[in-house]
Amino acid sequence: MSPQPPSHSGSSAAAAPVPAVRPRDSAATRRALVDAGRALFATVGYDATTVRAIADRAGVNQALLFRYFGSKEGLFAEAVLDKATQLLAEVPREVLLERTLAAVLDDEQGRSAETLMAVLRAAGSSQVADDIRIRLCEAYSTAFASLVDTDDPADAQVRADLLLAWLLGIALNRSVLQAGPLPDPQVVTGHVMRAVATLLARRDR
Amino acid sequence: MSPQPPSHSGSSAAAAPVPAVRPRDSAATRRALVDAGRALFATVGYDATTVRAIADRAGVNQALLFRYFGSKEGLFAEAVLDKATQLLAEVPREVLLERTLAAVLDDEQGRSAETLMAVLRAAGSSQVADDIRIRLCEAYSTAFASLVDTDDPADAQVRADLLLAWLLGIALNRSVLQAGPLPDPQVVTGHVMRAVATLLARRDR
DNA sequence: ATTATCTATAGATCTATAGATAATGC
DNA sequence: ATTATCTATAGATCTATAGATAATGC
Repeated sequence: MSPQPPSHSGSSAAAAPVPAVRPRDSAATRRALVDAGRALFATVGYDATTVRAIADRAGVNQALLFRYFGSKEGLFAEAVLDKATQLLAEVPREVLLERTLAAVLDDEQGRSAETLMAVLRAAGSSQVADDIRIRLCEAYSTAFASLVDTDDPADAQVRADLLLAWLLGIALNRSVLQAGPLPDPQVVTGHVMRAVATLLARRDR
Repeated sequence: MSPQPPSHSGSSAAAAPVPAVRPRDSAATRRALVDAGRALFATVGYDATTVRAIADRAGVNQALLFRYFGSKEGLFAEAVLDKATQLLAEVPREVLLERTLAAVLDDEQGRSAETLMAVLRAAGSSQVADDIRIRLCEAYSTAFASLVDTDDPADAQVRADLLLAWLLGIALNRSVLQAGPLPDPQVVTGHVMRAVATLLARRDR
């Protein structure tokens, strides 16, 4: 929560409510950088996120980012690579839509969909991010395609892409626009699920 | 590119194939900068678009951008301000959805939805862009809200925002992702219109 | 002795400006 | 004389690196 700027370090037994001296811990430093990076990439975008801002937010020296991740792109990849496909891997297809929607809507300050936003907002700014985004979208799209009630695989893909586009649009609208009070997630979910049922349903000919 | 009137200067035209002695024309220069800027803002985003890239694409000197628009933000505003609300002002509400969707889908290389993309992709990078985006989204959302069949204005707003989010998601998916062959616009339009009918329809209770 | 962390800075941008140059209008 | 255009560069970034410093483990 509150990183400690290493000011005057006197004797070891300083009576501070929070640890005054951060112990040397490369694993914790890596985690702090990854978490700070993901949050910033999601909220302000890849380009606008500076390595110095990431380090400041993580409460560590800026040079450590390069020591542990080699580059800004390297940190980005580590920050999103596993998390991005996590929901997809954990959740059965039947509930993937609800769960993804919940992640997008229910977040406190967008924490749940942070990784998704980070990936989306880095589009075109980083080759690594583009690769990740393409793979992620394809995986989601394929999963959604299996939910479409049609005999035409190409048509299933088109509709699945439209569903994915909707989720992305909702996520972007929430995290970037953020105008006015947020509507009730249950109401939103109800509307989306109802319309999506139509989108995925078998077409009468 | 603009056609070249043979202005035929008396300078020693030894062997240059296309010296292209552009006549002095501040209006044309402004237009070229605005068009080049809009295209780049839309395709690579606000941050990644450098003023030098804009000037190069416009075929003019980089200093002229600042002479005519004061700053990168100034050029951005001029490039999108009028165009952004154009469709909204010209088209009656009943066909706004179809027309916007057509603009997003039918574009050759995304020309029609270029302004929209430029505005969206500058989110968070420029205060001017943020203001424009918020106003534009509100205007669209209000227009769509009038299409919702409900007695609850708040509910109409929620559904209209969802519709707008969908359009934004589709536009982003097309312009940024651009993976694989593009599906038939008519098929896409059919699916979207069908699902949107459900989204906007009166709910049975 | 190892290695996590910090200092200082190189090198490459990018936006913006000042002032020179040259083509137009009068 | 006016002004469109160009040259050159200031000033402020930003990513990344080299090497110093200091806390750990043996």
